[in-house]
Amino acid sequence: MIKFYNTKSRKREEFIPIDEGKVGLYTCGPTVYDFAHIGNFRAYIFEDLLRRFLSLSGFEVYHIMNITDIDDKTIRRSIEENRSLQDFTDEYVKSFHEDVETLRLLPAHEYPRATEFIPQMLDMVGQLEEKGFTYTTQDGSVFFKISEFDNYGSLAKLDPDQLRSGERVENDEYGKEEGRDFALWKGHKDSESNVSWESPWGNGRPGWHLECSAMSTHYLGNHFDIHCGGVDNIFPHHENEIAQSCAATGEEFVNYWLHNEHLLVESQKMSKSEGNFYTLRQLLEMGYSPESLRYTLISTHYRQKLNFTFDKIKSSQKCVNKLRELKRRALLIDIDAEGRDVEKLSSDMLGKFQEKLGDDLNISGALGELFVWVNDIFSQLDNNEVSVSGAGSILSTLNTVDLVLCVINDTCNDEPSEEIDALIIARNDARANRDWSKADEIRDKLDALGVVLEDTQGGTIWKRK
RNA sequence: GGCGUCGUAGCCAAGUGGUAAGGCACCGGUUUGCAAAACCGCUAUUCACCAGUUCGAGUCUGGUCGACGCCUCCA
Repeated sequence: MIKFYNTKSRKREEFIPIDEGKVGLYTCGPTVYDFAHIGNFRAYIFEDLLRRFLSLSGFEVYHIMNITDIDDKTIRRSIEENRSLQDFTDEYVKSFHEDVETLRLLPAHEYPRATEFIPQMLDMVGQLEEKGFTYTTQDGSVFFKISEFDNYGSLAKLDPDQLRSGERVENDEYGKEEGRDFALWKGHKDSESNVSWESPWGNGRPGWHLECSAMSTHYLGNHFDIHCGGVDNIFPHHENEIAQSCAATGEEFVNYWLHNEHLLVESQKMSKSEGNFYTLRQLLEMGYSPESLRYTLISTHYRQKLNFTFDKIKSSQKCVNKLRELKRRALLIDIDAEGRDVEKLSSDMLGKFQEKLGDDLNISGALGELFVWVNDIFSQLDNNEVSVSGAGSILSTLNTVDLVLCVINDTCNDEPSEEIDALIIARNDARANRDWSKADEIRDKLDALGVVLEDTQGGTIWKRK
């Protein structure tokens, strides 16, 4: 049985898809006004884990991730840089896809961009207007009137009457009737340059919430299985999506809402003013490997705040190295030996591994099971108790685990380096001549480059620290 | 004011009534030219604190203290 914690009910619920064997998954993607930061990727990695686990469990997943290429920030920055909105956002869409590849996230099946869905959004505004959920203001904006929608606040567990008009409310910016109403369509403002589309309500541009309703239903139908995002999206974004979608279609919208907690950097909230704001690119430049970052982000339960520290990245690299070392050792087995039944140990472990993940993606529990097995196997390897077929079983087990973790196998391996190879050869020459001080000198040099050596029977290999 | 989350070893962390998984780090041993990696062994009488329920509580109930999030466009 697979269970997920559903924000809608605040409980773990058994997962039952609408169509047996298939899952419609919508995840809130990036707003492309800058490089994505490590906190953004926490969300995308959680979604990647979810998707990979569902696939491993035999579901056929159809995954849509939106790209917000029109909002206050994209408009403002493109104007600042004196570029067209499209030209400006294209750059960050491209970098986003590069980052997705670096972190080995499974690409979504579609990445719809808000600006490509203006007609569908306007259709939805039309439906809402027809049903009496909207009003227009003098500047040509269209608002959703939440007092017309009975269940408003059901996801965030907020009572609309209790909502405080906080400091963040720009109350009369668009002349709305009540502070809590939200914009479906925003009338054109001069400050937004030529960013504007025609509509039955005059020129303007879509409100933020509308794109996700329009694009998710376009690809997944009015009623689909899972919608994910960061906890900050629960309110107002997802609450508003529910209101719009259910009001427009008259149907149920999403069955399971899954939200990930935020990431802290060295126990502090990540912010530019604190100077602890890291993009993936910056961390790679600092010398951290993609797999260590992936492991760091994936190995803490998604509903737990993740305290992102450099110690944790180093610890993650060690864990990854250990798994890779096990694979390397298994590949070296070429003689038959009598030992305990690796096959059974492995299949038992995989069973528990999947069972833990099926419990609301309990990754810590799953990794616990994995490492109990890893230790057991290492011990058998050291005692020469693993046969050729046992080794095969170890390798296939690691491959299965890596379908989810995606940190062991090749594509994100360290790039070959002629410099490193040359130094290793020089050191081995020195060792052959029993010139230990020279050999150690070269090893120290490599250490300074973040490279650790291991002299094995099969030759010298290297890893990242 | 409203809604909600969390507090388990030096650090990370599993554990939804039965006597504390796992990872990193540390220490001792095997191994190694020395290392590294791996192995063997050691590392929480205790789960923020207090009270209660129970044969039995990290797990349930009440309270206290502490950290944090959301309450209109931030993953």
